[in-house]
Amino acid sequence: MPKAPMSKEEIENTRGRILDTALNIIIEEGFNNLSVRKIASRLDVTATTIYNYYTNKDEINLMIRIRGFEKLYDLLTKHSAPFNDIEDKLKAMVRAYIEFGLTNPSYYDIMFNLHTPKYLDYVGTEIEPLAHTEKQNALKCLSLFIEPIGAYIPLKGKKKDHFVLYQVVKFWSDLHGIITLTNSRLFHEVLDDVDSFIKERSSDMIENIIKIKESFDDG
Amino acid sequence: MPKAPMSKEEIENTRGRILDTALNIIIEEGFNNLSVRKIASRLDVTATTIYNYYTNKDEINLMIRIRGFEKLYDLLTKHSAPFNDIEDKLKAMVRAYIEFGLTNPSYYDIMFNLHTPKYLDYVGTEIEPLAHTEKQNALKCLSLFIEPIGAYIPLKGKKKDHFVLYQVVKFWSDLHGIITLTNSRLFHEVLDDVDSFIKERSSDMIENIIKIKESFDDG
DNA sequence: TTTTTAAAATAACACTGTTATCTTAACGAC
DNA sequence: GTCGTTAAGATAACAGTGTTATTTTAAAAA
Repeated sequence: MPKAPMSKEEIENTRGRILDTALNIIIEEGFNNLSVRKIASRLDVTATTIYNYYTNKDEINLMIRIRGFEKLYDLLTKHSAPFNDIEDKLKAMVRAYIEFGLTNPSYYDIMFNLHTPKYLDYVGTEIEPLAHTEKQNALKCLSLFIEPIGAYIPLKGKKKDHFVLYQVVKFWSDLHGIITLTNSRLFHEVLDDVDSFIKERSSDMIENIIKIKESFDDG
Repeated sequence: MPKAPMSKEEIENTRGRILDTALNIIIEEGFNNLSVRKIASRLDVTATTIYNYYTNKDEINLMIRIRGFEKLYDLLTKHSAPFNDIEDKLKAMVRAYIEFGLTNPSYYDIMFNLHTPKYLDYVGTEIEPLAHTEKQNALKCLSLFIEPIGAYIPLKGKKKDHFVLYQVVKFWSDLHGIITLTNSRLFHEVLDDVDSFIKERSSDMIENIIKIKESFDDG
């Protein structure tokens, strides 16, 4: 009789260890220095063994992105949960998003910045389902912004949907600009005090949406 | 007597042809598919020949960035020059910056988005002078925004300098967010009409600074 | 011990940037 | 025409990359 195959648990364990190792390499040496052989070497196996657990490097990248969005989701909810006031909630989420981007630059890059394939690029491939999961996780994070802003803005119907989406994407875009220019250290080539700028800019963002809400209240 | 060396003109010619080829490859196949061997192959020489004209691939990347900043500078000045009104000038520059980022995604990436080495990383190396040139070209583009905004905001002294720099970096950061999320196609995963969003967001940016100016005028 | 088979390893392919070494070719002097 | 000199380019190699076809290893039961 043949050798018994690994249990699903054991396989998941090994897959997890591969992912952890990949993440450590990315954090220690940067995304550009991640290689399949390096992962394998740290686990004391050969590179080909990795391919028994992941179909290719893209799948590893996708898994890292999925983890990243889970991490971001948790951070956003944890930071905003203690507050009831919508303005406080939004402030907390802005802080949380920036904190995530600045303290996890490797995650942020692979999630939002690197020109990795997008969901549509995986349609019809072996890892399309995984790419779908990743996109859903990303959209869950976006919906965390849509909800409070939707409750905040006193509009109704189609006009409201458009307006809320616009405000959410604006938030996202502004935060993205801040994070990527900080992480790329381009801000540091121009600003003496990057931290102060980020604080000032975040306050501005909140003030801005408060003013918009007030203008609606006034009519 | 030895063979006569190439004239400076001939060398510059070859360097130029190498750079053009590199750019064509980047535009046709993306930055990730640029390789020294590919440049050489298109020029019907071997890869080592390239190293007679550039010390390494980093130097080629730096040259591309320098060209990119020249291109951006020209575009910004050309678009804003026809206008005398500062608000019109700013509008034109915002449009020009976005146009540059969206129609030259390869340039934009290598200038602002990829984690390529920065000036400080080249200090003490063979190509430090080139890196210095690149930084100067970049700062020239920034100063194109500082000038009109400085003339626009009725403040004086240190307070003014800080305020103007803040507004300029805010403009840059906001535009950067828009461009990178468009080029990475992440906007397309969330928005039905990306173009409309960009138009709406750019108008917002201009309206915002107009309001700020008005609040200064009112006192 | 033999058979079956899952898991891992070997060897290879086609790439990458880069360097030490070698060849080619142009030139003026003899 | 041959010589040394030297610049430009080519060859071959090194260490690295993702990936795959093939082979080995090892476990488990008959």
